[in-house]
Parts: sequence; C-alpha cells; structure tokens
Amino acid sequence: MENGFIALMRKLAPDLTDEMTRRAMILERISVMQPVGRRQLAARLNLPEREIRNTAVLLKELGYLELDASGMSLSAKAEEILESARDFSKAMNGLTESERKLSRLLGAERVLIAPGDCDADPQVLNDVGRICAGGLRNVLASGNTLAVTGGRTVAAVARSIQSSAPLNVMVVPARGGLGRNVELQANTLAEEIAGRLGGHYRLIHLPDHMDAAAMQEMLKMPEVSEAMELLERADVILHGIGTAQESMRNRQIGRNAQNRLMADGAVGESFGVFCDIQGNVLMESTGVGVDLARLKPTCRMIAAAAGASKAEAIISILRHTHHHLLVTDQGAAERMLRILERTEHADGE
Amino acid sequence: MENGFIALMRKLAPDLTDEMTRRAMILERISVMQPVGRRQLAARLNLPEREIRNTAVLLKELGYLELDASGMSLSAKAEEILESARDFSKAMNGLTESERKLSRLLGAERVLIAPGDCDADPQVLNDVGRICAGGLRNVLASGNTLAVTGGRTVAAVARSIQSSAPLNVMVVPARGGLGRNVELQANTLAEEIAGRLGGHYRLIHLPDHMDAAAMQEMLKMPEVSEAMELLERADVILHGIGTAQESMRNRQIGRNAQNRLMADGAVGESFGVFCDIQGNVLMESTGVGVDLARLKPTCRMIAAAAGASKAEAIISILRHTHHHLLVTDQGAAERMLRILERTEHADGE
DNA sequence: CCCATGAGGGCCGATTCTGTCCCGCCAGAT
DNA sequence: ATCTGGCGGGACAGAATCGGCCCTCATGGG
Repeated sequence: MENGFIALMRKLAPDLTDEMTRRAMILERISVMQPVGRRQLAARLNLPEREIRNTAVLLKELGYLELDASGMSLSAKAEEILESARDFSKAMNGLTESERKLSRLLGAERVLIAPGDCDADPQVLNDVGRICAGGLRNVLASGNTLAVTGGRTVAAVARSIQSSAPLNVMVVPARGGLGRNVELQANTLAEEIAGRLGGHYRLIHLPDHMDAAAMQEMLKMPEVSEAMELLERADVILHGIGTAQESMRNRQIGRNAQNRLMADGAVGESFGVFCDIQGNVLMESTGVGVDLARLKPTCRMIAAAAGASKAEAIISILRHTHHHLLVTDQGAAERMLRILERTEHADGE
Repeated sequence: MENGFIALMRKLAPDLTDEMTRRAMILERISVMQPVGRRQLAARLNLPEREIRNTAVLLKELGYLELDASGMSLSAKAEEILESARDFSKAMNGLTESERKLSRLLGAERVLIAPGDCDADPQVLNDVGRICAGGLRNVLASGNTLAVTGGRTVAAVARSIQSSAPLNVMVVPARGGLGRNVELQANTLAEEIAGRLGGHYRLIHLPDHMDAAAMQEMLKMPEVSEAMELLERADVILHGIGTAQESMRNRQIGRNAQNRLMADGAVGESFGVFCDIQGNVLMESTGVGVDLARLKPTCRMIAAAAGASKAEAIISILRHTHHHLLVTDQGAAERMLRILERTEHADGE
C-alpha cells in the first residue's frame, strides 16, 4: 500500500475520506476552470449545487478560495497545496496504483491517468490534454526538436499548453496532411504548439500518403527535405493513437485492405502504422513522415490517447514502440488493466 | 514532514482531521479501558457524551466495536488498525515529531510520549506505564537480568505488564528499601514484575542507605552478595526519575546537605544520584544498590517519568547516563523541548 | 445602450443532529 | 434474594443544518 495513513483513513473514516476527496476534486477543478461558478462546477462534477456551495464557503474560510462576481478562483495559498490535492484525489481513485501497474505492464517510463472516461464525457479530453501538456513541458529541453501528429487528442494537448517563458524548440509535423479538418492537422498543431512554447516550426505541405516515385520527386525540394531531416533528428515525438477502424476510415484505405487488416486482428494505429494487439506491424503506409526505424535512439515517445474504446489500440502501439510517457484516462486505463492482467495470469498458469 | 497527506489534510480539512483524530482517540481509549461505557469514556476524553455515542455507533457499523451490556469493546477487526490509529493520533498531536526531537536532544535511542500531563491528570501515569511496559517487553530477551527501582512510575509500569508467555528473566531491585509505602518499594515491584513476566526474582532486604562499614559486613551474607552480583550483571535497568526536592524529602537528607544541593542546582535524582541540569553528579548516596560505573557496557537503561514538573529532572538524568528508552508524557516532553531548544539556540548564537 | 447570461448570496421549510433525560437490564456486592 | 451502579438504547424538544429555489447584480456581446 502506498500510504499507511490513507489505508487507515479508508478503514476508519470512509465518510471523511469521501468528503476530503470531494474538496480536493473541487479545488482541482477550480484550478482548471477558474474563474467558474457554482452551477457549472456542479454540473461538471455531478454534485448538487449546494454541496459545491458549502464546500466553497468552507474553502473560502480556509483561505484557499476567492469569491467574486466572476466566480470562484484559487487564492495564492491554494496553489501551494494544489499538487498535494491532486495526488490525493488520484490516490483515492486508485489511479496512482493503476499508473504504476500500467507503467510496468506496458513498459513505459511513466503513465499518467486523468479521472473519468473520455468516451462518456468528452470534457475529459481536456484534462488529458492538460496533463500531457505538463508532461511534455517536463520532457522538452532547450534546443530540442519535437515532432507532433494530428488528431483530436494532440489538439487538446496543444490547446492546454500554457505559454510562458519561451523555450527554444523546433516543432515539426510527424506526418503530412491528412483528412479534412484543418484544426486537427499535424501542421496546424505544430504551429500552435510552437507558438505556445515560444519556439519555431516547419511545415510539411504534402499529403500524408504518396507512392515511392512521387516521394523521390518531392525530396528534391529543399523545403521538404529540410523538414524531413528535422524529423529524423527529433528528440521528442508527441502523438495520438487511433483505433484501427477509426484510422482506416480517416486514411481512406481500400475495402480489400480494410478487410485484410481486420482479419489479421488490427486494433491500433499510429503514424500510419497498423498493429495487432501484440504490437506486430500489419501494415505501414508509405509516404512522407517520421520513420520509427531511423530515429535517434535517444528519441522519447509521448503518447496521448483516451477513452475506453482505445484501450486495445493503446496496448498495441505501446507494445510496438517503447514509450517514455503515456497519458490516458481512467476509462482506457481500467480496460487496459483488465486486458493485460487477464493475459498475464493466463501466461502465468 | 512525516507525511504529505497528513499535511494536506490538516490544511484542507482541519475539521475532518479533528473528527478522525477523535475516532482514533476513542478507539485507542477503548482498547485500554475496555469494556467501558459512554459516560466514563466521555469524562476521560473531555468530550460530550453524545459525541462518543455517535462515534460509537459509527465504529460499530464499521465493525470495529462491539456493544453489549458490559460496555464497548474492540472487535478483532479493530486490533488490526489499532496500531495505525495510535500512530495517527500521536502524529496529530505532534508527538511523533517531539519524540524524534527529544531522542536527538537527549541522546536516547528511543523516546515515547503519552498524551496528556501527569501533573494535571494522574491517570496519564497509567498510560505511561502501559507504553513503558510494551517497550520493556520489546527490550527484554530470555535469560536477561532486569534491575528495577521503586517509585510511583515504575509501579505503574509493573501494573501494566500483561502476563503472557513466561519469559525467563531474573528481576532484582536496583536499590535497597526506601521510604514507607510497601507498594512502591523496589522489592515489591521486582516481585510483581517478575510474576507478570513469568520470571524469577531476588530481593534485597536492606535499607537503601548504609555507611561503608556496614556495607562490608552485609556483603558477607551470601544472600546479599548474590543479589549484588546479579545487579552488576544487569542487562536492562528500569528506573524512575525524581525531582531533587521530592527525592531529598523521601531520602531524609539532612538540612545542610539539602541546602548545599539546592545551591549547587540539583534538579534530578535517580539511584540516589543527584544531578544538576547539565548532568553533573552533585551527590551520590553510598550504600547498597546498582553502581552505574560497574555495569556491563551492553546494559540498556530504560527511564519512565512523567509530568511537566519532572522535565528538568529527566533532562539531568538523561544527560548523566546514556539511555536506551525514555517513556514520558506530553507535559514533560513539551517543557523539556522548550528548555532544550532554548539552550540549543543560545549555543548556536 | 441594453439585455441575456451566469455569478454569488439570501430565504425558508424540511430534515437532521444535539443535548439531556430516562428506562430496562445485567453483574457483582451485600 | 436483593440492591445498586453503570451499561446501551430510546425519547424528545430545540438548535442547527440541509436542500431547493429565487433574487439581485456585474458583465460582455449585440
């Protein structure tokens, strides 16, 4: 057990534990949504408005909250305990333990889990983004090159990066253009992330999928080859993970190929690489983009993917490539653990 | 800080902290007084009866308490968390920290503090006794020789020793007879302790104070010399500590000597040795009894003394002799810390 | 300039909790 | 056998709290 005190509290005072978790959650939520009103917060936390109100008054009396016309905000005093509060609510949800288990089972240095399930509540994606943004910030050093993919999840990360002291990083898209929505393009996100980090960026104005001949032709353009060289020298790669089905639709893969992939047990995709649950590559889309085999060995991979439906996909991709950090949500984490522990036990017997 | 979560709880939920401390205290008290009724417990803890009642019902629902006609008792389940609960309430009272500080400042391996002040509430002495009895049990090994002094505090220790599996120990009084009250005589206590531990004992039927000539004579008696030899081979010594004033009265020291001792700054006494606050010996009563200088180097000293009024006395004796364990109460501990920290700061500047 | 929106705060009946008795009951002393 | 003291539990009035609802006000976009 992580902490004898929490164990005791759980046994001796489960009611108090709940109350305290509630306070910690409220504090944590406010830190993210501030300034925010009671009703919004109550809706977000599935708590009665009055509960929020009582706690708010109490926290105000303790000096952690400031109430004004615009809503509730944290006081300076609250910032000091915020991190502990987050740790606490995580430990209470058993997330700390899940993080450790997943870290071991998936072979990633670090796993971070946001409470909730993205499939059921899309707002959870914002939390995943925020947490991942923090993790990214920790990993990046001045002078680094960062490659990013597109997608909803990475977009959430980009949105959550706090602009602060400029960091000298070069951000490049890890793949060419894909799909229609501009906001989710790797190019767009590379620019936004670079902007928020205070670094520079290069874009790859090419479609994601190209045949070998066209590729050769394009590499003759200095603009393209420069970007490709940067890609190979990436220090950090931030990417999302798609389920095989989802990705096949987006990538406009032909019916035949789709059927074959499904028959082969494809579950996850990342960088145009489709894998089965064991992490075996089933298909690799040719074309412009990062080539995992040619990366620097020191390159650190960061994956962000949330929602129970992505559990198998995440497992497949993390088995395929060693990752430095995985940021996910409770829904995906719990399902992954069920899958992985079942397999582990089956192996053991 | 000992524990991040406790720190957080203190800051974020002082009310819940109190409530939990209350539960832990109640559990702890019941463990000592069981079976016990609401009103008695309430009186002992200075809490409203209703509070006890509510908590009792709650703890019963949690399965830690059993209520019957004879009163409240702990269930088997409660024993599992009792130790954690004790640690918790200690940490909450800041006693854990005080124990560590005192241990460092007094140079004793271990310091244990019972909540409360013996001067204000004589019942605290029982707790000191109980805690010390536990400590003593830990220290003793089969085949050991244990020397004990007399006094109220050691008597409380003797009373609190739980008889269980017999332990092969030899218990001897560390000094001869002293004062009038039979119950507090070293002899009496040696016998009681030996009985409860399941060991053997020898008595010293001599007055505490004798001149050298009489001493020589007495040593010729085999009964006496045997006891004295045992004394020198003691593995563990359990003793109380008296304030200089108190001890001068008990030991019937002459007016002149008393005045000289007071003038020299005598504050503490143990084994007939009077010390000033620095631990310097001011007077050593001749006669039958343990001679600190002739003890085995592996001999471990255990001191038990409680009540704020004994703070200086405890300091003086622990400075004089290295101790393995000191058991005291909050009142004495806090006063000792005030004295010691003042001195330490004065030295530092 | 105004009005819709979302903020905190006030209000009040219903409910829970508190403090205080008292009751019936059992154990141990008489 | 009887008595007595302390036990848990029940009863109950008054206090405090809760919970749902509404109000007023600041604010920012039209």
